[in-house]
Amino acid sequence: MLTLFTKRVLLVMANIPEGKVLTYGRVAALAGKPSGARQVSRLLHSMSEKYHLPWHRVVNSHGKISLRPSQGYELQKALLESEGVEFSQKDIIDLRIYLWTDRV
DNA sequence: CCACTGACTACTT
DNA sequence: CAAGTAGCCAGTG
Repeated sequence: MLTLFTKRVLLVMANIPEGKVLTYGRVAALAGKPSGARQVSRLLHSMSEKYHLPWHRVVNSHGKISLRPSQGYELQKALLESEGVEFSQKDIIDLRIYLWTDRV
């Protein structure tokens, strides 16, 4: 039984354009729950595989990948770089450039 | 229904 | 800037 919030998260996820990223909090906000960041991460865990979502386009509020090395970190970074997202020396994404603002 | 987990975030030390 | 803490709430058993 999925909640409306969950369904909206799936919608938002599916609409992130290539080369752009969203923070967990931003996804949650767009889905209707500004404080639902943790739920987004929880959802990605259980839904990303079953709904083949572009989970790699979601990073934390600091513009960094939240996964730990050998837990998907390298994979996510590789996927983002292949879409044109650049990482700083400290593996930080410049959200001023790559954060998706939902505006076209 | 209760307890626990979690890829978060903002705030405080 | 790093580490700790409280609030957050859906999914799972």
